[in-house]
Amino acid sequence: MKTIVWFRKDLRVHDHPALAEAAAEGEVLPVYVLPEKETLSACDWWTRESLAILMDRLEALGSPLKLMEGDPLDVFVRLSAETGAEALYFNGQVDPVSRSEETALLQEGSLNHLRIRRFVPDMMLDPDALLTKSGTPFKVFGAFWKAFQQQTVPWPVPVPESLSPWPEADVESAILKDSRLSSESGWEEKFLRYWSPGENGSFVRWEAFRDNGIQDYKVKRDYPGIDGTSRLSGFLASGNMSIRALWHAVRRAEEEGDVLQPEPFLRQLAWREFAYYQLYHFPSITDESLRPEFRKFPWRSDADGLATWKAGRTGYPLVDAGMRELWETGTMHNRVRMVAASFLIKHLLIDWRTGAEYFKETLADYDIANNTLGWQWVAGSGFDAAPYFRIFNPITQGKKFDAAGTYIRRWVPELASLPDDAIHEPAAADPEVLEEAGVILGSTYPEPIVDHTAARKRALAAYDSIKGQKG
DNA sequence: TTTTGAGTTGTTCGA
DNA sequence: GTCGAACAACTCAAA
Repeated sequence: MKTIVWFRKDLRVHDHPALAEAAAEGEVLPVYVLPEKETLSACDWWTRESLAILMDRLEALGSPLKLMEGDPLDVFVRLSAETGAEALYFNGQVDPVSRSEETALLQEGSLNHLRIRRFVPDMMLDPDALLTKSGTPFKVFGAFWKAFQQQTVPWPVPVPESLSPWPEADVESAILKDSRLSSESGWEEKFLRYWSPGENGSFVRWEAFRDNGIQDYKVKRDYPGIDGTSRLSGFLASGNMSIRALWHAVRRAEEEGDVLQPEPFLRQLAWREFAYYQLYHFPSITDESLRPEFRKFPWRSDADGLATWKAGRTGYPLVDAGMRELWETGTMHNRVRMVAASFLIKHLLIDWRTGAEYFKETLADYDIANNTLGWQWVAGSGFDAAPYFRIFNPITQGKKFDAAGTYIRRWVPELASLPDDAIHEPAAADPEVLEEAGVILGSTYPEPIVDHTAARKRALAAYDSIKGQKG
């Protein structure tokens, strides 16, 4: 069998069901289809770095990756005719756009000569097999997690020992130059300092976390000034690492006695699974609030407020630190993501979709399922959401989770000289303290763009206004 | 059908 | 400074 293997958000060779099956059956032509777009988002940078590495890996295994550009359907119609391919294999994706691409491929008449197979997506369990006793999808995490734990996560499939191409597959006209990858997106200069994308980089990062971090994960993950998270999100989002492989790696480390407390981390992996599961069963969640009453929510339009939030100049140090970390590194610590998102939604009353859209462009670890669930959770518009009256106080959150101001000093250097007890609320600091630290409010660092207490009251009133409504 | 228990990550206020 | 209650009901899922 001569099989085209279509790579998407599964940029690896380990635990790649489509690749493993194609390799077992015969010759393989690995293909990646770049979309035609002018502006590259932060996660496009990660994708392109990963592709360069995947190319080397596939070449070493025997069949180099072909880079194509355009609409996948057109590409495969042309490519299969030129190369005489007999099959097209790929791992399924759960996001709605990718699923409609898959459906179009499966239905396209001119591809009828191809044997097209969709393999399992990057999930731990089959979302159709994990349902309530009445056969409906779980809507809340607690029940989902309970049912999840009764199941067994499948073992990863092995890396093919070698791949063989077929001669006609080497169609020069269909191949873009490798140089197409050397992106000048503007992101690389910053991001290369923080990340080593690619399959191998994911293993290196996992081992570091396993040996130093996962043990204290439960507590340390909440403190943005500490390196206490896995920092695996980008690798999982791009598919550099398989979620099933990671799950079993944690289990193996546990069995070998290297990890005594794996549950808190495994539970977070289950949250990722739950986000994919919800997106699979409720594809409209990327665009619509799940709770109908939110369609009447009195969102404000506030271009200045939005721009200030994006720029990290809200006058709330923890929020500003988070937004600047995002711009600089393409990620944001989870706790700070919640506070920054909450600030946009509740303090500024800006629609959660506006925030989600900005994260889509700027997150190197952008994952549509996780991002959607996170924003809906903070907004309170999801099935399993934060109560409306839970409005983060960015000052209190700073004092609680960044007491020594480590994180704020790193990302908001103009406040670095302030003492710990002033750094979370410069606007309330003694003028002498400010002067000594070289801080001039409204000049070197902004005054708060909204008053917390007033904004809190306004948010509670807005939420009160949709209570009990049906949408 | 009805009942029951539970629900990722908080804040504020008053004793 | 510490601690418990109030904040609000509603939905989900299983018994």
